[in-house]
Amino acid sequence: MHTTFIPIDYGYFDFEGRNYIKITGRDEKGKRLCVIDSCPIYFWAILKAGVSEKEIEKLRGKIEKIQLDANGRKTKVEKVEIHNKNFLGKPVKALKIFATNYKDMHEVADKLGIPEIEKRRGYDLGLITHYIIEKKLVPLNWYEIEGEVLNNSREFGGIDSALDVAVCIKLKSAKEIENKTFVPRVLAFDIETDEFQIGKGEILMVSLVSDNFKKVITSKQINAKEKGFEFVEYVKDEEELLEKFVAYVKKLAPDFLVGYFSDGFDMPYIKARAEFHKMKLPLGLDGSQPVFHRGSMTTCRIDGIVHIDLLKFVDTAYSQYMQSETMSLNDVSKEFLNDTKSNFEFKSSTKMSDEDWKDYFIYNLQDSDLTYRLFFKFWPDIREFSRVLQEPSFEISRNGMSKNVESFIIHNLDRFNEIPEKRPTHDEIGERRTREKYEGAFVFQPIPGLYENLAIFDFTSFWPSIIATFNLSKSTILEKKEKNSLEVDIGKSKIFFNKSPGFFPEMLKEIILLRKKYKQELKIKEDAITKARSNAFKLLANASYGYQGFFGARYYCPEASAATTGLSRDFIKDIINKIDKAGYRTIYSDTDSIAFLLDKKTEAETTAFLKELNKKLPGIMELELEGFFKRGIWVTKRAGDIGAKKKYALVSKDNKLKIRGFETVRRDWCRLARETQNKVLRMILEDGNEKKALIYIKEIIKKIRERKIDRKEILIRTQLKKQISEYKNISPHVIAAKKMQEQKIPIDEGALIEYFIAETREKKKLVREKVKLVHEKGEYDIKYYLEKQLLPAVENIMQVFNVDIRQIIENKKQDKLSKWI
DNA sequence: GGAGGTGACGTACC
DNA sequence: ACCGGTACGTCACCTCC
Repeated sequence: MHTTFIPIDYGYFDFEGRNYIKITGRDEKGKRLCVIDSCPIYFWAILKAGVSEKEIEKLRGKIEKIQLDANGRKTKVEKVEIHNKNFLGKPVKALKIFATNYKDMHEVADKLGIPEIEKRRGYDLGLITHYIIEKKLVPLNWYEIEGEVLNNSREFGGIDSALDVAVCIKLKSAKEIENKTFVPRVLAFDIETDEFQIGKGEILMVSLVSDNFKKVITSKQINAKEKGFEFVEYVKDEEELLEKFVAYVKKLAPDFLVGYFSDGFDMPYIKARAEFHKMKLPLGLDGSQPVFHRGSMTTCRIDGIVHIDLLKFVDTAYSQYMQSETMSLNDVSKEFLNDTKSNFEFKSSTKMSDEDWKDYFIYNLQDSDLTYRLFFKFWPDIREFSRVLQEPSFEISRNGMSKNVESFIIHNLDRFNEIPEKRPTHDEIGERRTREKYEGAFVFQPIPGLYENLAIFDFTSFWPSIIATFNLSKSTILEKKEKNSLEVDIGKSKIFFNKSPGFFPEMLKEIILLRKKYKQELKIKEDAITKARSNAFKLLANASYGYQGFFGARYYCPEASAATTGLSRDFIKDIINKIDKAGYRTIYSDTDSIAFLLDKKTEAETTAFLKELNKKLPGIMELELEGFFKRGIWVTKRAGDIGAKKKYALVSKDNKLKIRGFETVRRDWCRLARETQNKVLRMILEDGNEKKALIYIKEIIKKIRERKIDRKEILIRTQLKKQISEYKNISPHVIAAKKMQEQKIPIDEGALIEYFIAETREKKKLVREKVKLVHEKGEYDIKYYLEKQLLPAVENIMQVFNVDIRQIIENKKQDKLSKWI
C-alpha cells in the first residue's frame, strides 16, 4: 500500500536473530501507523597502508568464515566488501563487514585479531542511529512510503496484532516529500504525592491535559462535585488511579507524553507505586511497560510513544539565555508563556480541608496545563533539532549539546565518504581529563569610569567562524609543518593545519548558516520562541567549539581548540588596535566584543568604518554592530583599584539598561542589594551623575537601620550543588540545608536554599552561625545587611564619582552619637 | 585571638 | 561525565604572631 508517513518514535526488536526497526508515526490524516524495516548491519575494518590486493582477498575469505555464538544466538559474518573510504580525512582501504545482528558486532570485531587490520570502526553508533544513517528515514520529516500491510501476519511473530496502531506496514520504499505542517497529539501529565521521596508515599492525584481534554484523577473523596470541578474524576484507591491513568493514555493515543522532571520524579514514582501494588503498567503500544534506563540520570522510555521530559530540553537548549533564576515549571512558564500558576501552600495532606483539596486539584491541573502549553512553545525547536540532527525527539530532548553536535557530525559523514570515529574508551577519557587547560579568550582590562557615547562591535559566531575559516579539527591537524599548511602559535608550541577543507569545519559552516537564518527571522518577528530558537542554534554553533575540547568527544582535538582561541586573541587585539588607531578609544573587550568611545566620530562614520574592517576579514568571519549606547559604567574590583572585568552596565538611547556581572544579576545576593544597585545604576546612567543615587542609598540605609526591610527582601538564595556530606567548607547555605533536613523539608542536590542572616544574642563570629530559614522567627542582622550586602553592591559604583559611601555612613553614625553626648 | 593569605564554592560572562 | 576557559566575590579554614 501507499501512504504518507511522518516518523515519530523509533524502536527495534529481534526476529529470528535479526534486527528490525519499528517506527511509529502518523499519516497525513492522523492515523497511527507502525512501519517495520531493516537495514544492512555492518562495521568497518580499516586496513593498514600497503596491504596488497591479494592479501586483502585472503583476508576477506578468512573473515567471511567467522561464526560465533554470542548473547545466546548464532551470528556470523554475512559478507565482506572492499571499499575506498576516508578516515579522519585520509584515504584508506577498508573492509565493510556485514554481520547478522547489531548487538553482536562487538564480538565479531573482537574476533578480528588480524595484524593487517589497523582499526575497527562503526560498531558503536547505536542501532537506531545506524538505521537512520542507512535508510535516511529522518524523524519528523514527511515521506511517501510503500509497503506491505501486515494483517495477522506470521511474519515477525504476529507483531502487528499486538500493536495498538491502525496499520502495520513492512516497508518497501520511502521517498521524502514536501514538508507539511504536523500538529502532534500531546498528553501532558503531572502527579501529586504525599511524600516527596520516591517509593515512600502515595500518589494523591494525577492530572492530564490534552487537546480539549482536562482531567484530574484522585482517590481523595471530597465533596467537590460542583460546577467548575467537572474535571475531577474520583476513583476508589491508588490502584484504580493507576489503571485510569493507563486507560486514558491508551484512549487519547498521544504521540508525545510530556512531563516536567518526569524522568526523575513522576515516572519513577508511578513505577514504584505500581510495583507496590504488584500491578502492570502497559503504557507501550505493544503493551509493554515503561523501560527505565539508569545512567548518570534515569530516563524512561515507552514503546511507540515519545516520553519527553521538558525540563531537560529547556535546560540544555535555553537555560543559558533565560532570565529566570530557577528552572522550576513556574519560572519557565512565566518567561515563555507569560503565565504563572496559582500559588498553593503545601500542607500535610491529613490536615487539608475540602477547600484546600479543591485548590490542590486546580494546582495539579495547572501544572499539566503549563507543561502542555510549554511543549507547544518548544515544539518547533524540538522538531527542528530532530530534523537537523537526524535523531529521534526522545534523544535530542535529553542529550547534552556536545552529543547533539556529535549527532550532526555522525549523520553527515557519508557526504564526505568518512568512516565514523569511535567513542573514547574509559581509559582514554581518564587520560584526556588530566590534560592541562589551554589558554582561552582575551579579556581587556577596563579603566573604571563613567563614559558617554559608546559603540559595541562583536564578531558573529566568533569561535565557530574561526574553526570553519581556518579549518581547525582533528581531521585537518598535521603532525608537522607541511607545504601550504597553516601555522598557529598557541604560546608554548606551534600547531599546523591542512588547508584543504575538513568535514568538521565544513559542517560547522552549515550550522552557522542555520543560525544566521534564524537570527534573520528574529529581526522580522521578535517573539520569545523565535528568539529561543535563534539562541538554540547559536548554542549548537558555540558548543561545536567546546566539543573539540570535550574529553568525551569522538572528534576530540584540544589542539584545535587552543588554536581557535589563539587565533581569536590575535583577531580581537588586531581589531582593538585598528579601532584605536582610527581615533576611537577602546574601553573594554571580552572574547568577541569591543566597547569603545565614539568621541567626535558620528554613528554613520562608525558604521562605514565597520564595513572597512569587514572587508579585511577572511572566510566567513564577520564583525557586526551590536549597538550604540548613551552611557556606560565600569567599576573597580572590590580588592585593589584596577578595573573589574566582566562587570559593567550600559544604557541605550531609549533608556534600556544592559547590566552584566553586577550583583543585580547575581541570584546569590539578596533582593535588597540587587534592587538598590539596579536603581542606582539606572539613576546614574540616565542622569550622568550620582546625586540622586546618593540620596536614594541613604534612604535605604536608614530603612535598614530602622528594620523596615521586608523579610523577602533580605533572603539569600544559594544552590546546593552536591550532597550535604560532600562539602569540605561548611558555608551558610549548607547550614541552611542542614536545618531544612532537620525540619523534614525535602531538599535534594540542585535545590535553591533560601535563608537570611539573623541577629543573635551572643556575639557570633561566623556568618553561618546566624543563618535562619525563611519561616523562622528572628530579626535580621543590620550590620550584616549593611556591610555585607548593601554597601558592597553600591560602593564601587559611587567610587567612580569619588564618593566614599562607607565614610559618609560612619560620619553619620558619629553625628548621631555626638547628639547623644 | 585577630590579621592575612588561601582554597572551596557559587555564579556570571562570552 | 555528558561543551570550553576567564573572572569576581564571599566565606571558612589555616597559619602565624
